[in-house]
Amino acid sequence: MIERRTIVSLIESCGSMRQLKQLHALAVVSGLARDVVPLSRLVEFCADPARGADLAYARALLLHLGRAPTTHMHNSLVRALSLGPDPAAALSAYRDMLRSSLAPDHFTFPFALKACARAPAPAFGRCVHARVVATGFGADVYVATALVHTYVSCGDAASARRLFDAAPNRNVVTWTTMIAGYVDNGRPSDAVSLFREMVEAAQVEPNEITMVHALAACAQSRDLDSGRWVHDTIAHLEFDPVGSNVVLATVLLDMYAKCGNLSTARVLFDRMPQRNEVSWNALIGVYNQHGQTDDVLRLFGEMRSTGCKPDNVTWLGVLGACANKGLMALGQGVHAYLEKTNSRKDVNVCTSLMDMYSKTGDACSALRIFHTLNGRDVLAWTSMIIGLAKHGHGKDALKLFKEMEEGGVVPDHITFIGVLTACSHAGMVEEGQMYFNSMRSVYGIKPTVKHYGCVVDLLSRAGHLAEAESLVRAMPIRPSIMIWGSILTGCEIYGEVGMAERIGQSVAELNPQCSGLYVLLSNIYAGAGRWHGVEMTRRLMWQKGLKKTHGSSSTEVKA
DNA sequence: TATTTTCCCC
Repeated sequence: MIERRTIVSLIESCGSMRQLKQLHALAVVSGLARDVVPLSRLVEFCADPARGADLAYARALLLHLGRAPTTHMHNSLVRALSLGPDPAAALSAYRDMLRSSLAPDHFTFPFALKACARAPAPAFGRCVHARVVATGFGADVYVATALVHTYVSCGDAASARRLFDAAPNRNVVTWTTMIAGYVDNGRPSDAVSLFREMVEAAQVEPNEITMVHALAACAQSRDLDSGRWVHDTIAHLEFDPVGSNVVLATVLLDMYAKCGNLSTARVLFDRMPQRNEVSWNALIGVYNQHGQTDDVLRLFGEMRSTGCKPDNVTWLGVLGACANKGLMALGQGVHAYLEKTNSRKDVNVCTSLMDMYSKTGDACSALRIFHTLNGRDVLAWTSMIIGLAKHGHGKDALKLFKEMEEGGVVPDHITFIGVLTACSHAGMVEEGQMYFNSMRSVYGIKPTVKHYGCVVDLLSRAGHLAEAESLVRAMPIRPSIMIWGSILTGCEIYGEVGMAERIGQSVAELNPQCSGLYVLLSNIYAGAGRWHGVEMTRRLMWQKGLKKTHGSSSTEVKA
């Protein structure tokens, strides 16, 4: 006969369903088949996809026990399913449990709520919530925390906060969950306030995970003052954030970098006793955002020489640098390397490759990758739409946009930049205006100054200059200098010197240091043979000490 | 209960 403790540990270290069935048989002959603990372990194993899940077997175990299944066993099933690839299955197991008139306990609810959080369906969350209220388990700190987590996962930070405030018992995890919830829902200043309250008023000591989220909040809101304060607070807890915890050090350096303090970020990075690929990626991302491509590539080289293996995010950074600096040869090299090593194609990496090819002038290669891509997301479609639009294939870009919609992928505000650019480059005025209007009416996307810029560009290129001007005057956002530039360029093309003069002068008054404006005006005068105007503009520039800025291009040319 | 992440008018 075998002991209960032995069979439990055998099940826990079991490697396959086949072995598990043997262990089940062993449990039966040992008279342990009705024992709650080994049975729960059996159920957990069957429901765990990482170990070759067999849910049918798990359910069969519960049905044919020869004894009534206990709450504990059902909990095991709910928990295992809540962690698997189909969390919704945990909810049906939870419902089975209620139907079999077993009483849920303080373990059941956190498992069921975990499933609700992973498969965000507010209706399910509210159902479980109602049952928690009815059974009085809301006083349990694990249940209360799981409820908060469920609501933030469903995007309802306000309800989460009400539950948080009403919870009779809160621990550091409850606080952390609420703080992280604010960050995930794009409310970083609420996250920082709550962290402040936690430290100053509630005097609950934050742990390392709380600190990570508090710093992430400061990074998200680019709030350096709060970031320094959080850093200070951490330091006062007799704790070395840089030396002892890679994750915390990484998010700390990322916070400084995102808040514009690149040098502190670098110092922290250099002081880290160990770094993982995420730390390298964070710094690479920072240099990319600052356009410091050389540093990106140097860092990438250092990363490899220290033996840290690049992951997909690393490749996004390197390819982004190639795209922005026109480094096609390097980009191709990365592509060749990825073809050899990364057999499974990551949609993000492919999008980055497409973008690199588009920006270095090879639209064909971009298209080739796009066509072989499975599971295209909005970024992949958008990247290709913009790529085509910029290469003068406006009609194809719009065709792609329609295809994307038919495929059920929802466009975002950047997709519309591509769509409007396509219309602009193809001279499709009416379509462009139609798409612009549909942004708000159909998709609920508020146009930004960039979208207005596209439409003004579209109207100006097509010679609808008066319409372009009235659109700019009616804009709810302050027009950028670039927008006026579009109109002036239109004036240049269509010889509207009078209009250019009127607009140019009023814009120059507001932006006296913008040299491009004077150059544009001077060109317009020259085009119309108004040499006096040219002379006047040049003199004006000279008086203001402005220099013509020279254009630069950074596309690599094959030797 | 944890960190990085690609699409943006010229």
